[in-house]
Amino acid sequence: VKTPIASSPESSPGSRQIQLWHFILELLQKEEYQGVIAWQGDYGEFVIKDPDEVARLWGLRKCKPHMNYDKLSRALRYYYNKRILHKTKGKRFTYKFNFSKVVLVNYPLLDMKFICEEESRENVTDGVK
DNA sequence: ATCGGAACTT
DNA sequence: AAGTTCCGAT
Repeated sequence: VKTPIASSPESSPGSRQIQLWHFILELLQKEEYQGVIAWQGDYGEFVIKDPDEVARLWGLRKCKPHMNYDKLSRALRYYYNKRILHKTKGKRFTYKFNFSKVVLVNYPLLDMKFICEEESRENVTDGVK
């Protein structure tokens, strides 16, 4: 029996493309970026101190050289309905993670990693099986 | 600055 | 599905 462990880089369900909120948490986790983005205020709340730089770094990661905060923030806004993030109104460049919807798990690469709870709105017709 | 529709990409 | 690009409205 063949064990399909070997090659599963970007296409397999387990290891897909980097999500923006993963990337945000990645920066948040590193102290060297505290001048750029950092936790601030309530639990799960963070402020983007240098929007242009965060956008530049995100663009680097996704190979999107024309990335800017206008576009990045649009992506963040899509998280509102997904209940991953929401805006802290009144506070400039400040957002807050919805940890009610975001589950904490251990992860080998990071101290902590957050995975999104499966929405499971998917119709499991299972044409494959 | 922030929001969200719309068309488009992967 | 998860953004990216563009943009008019607030």
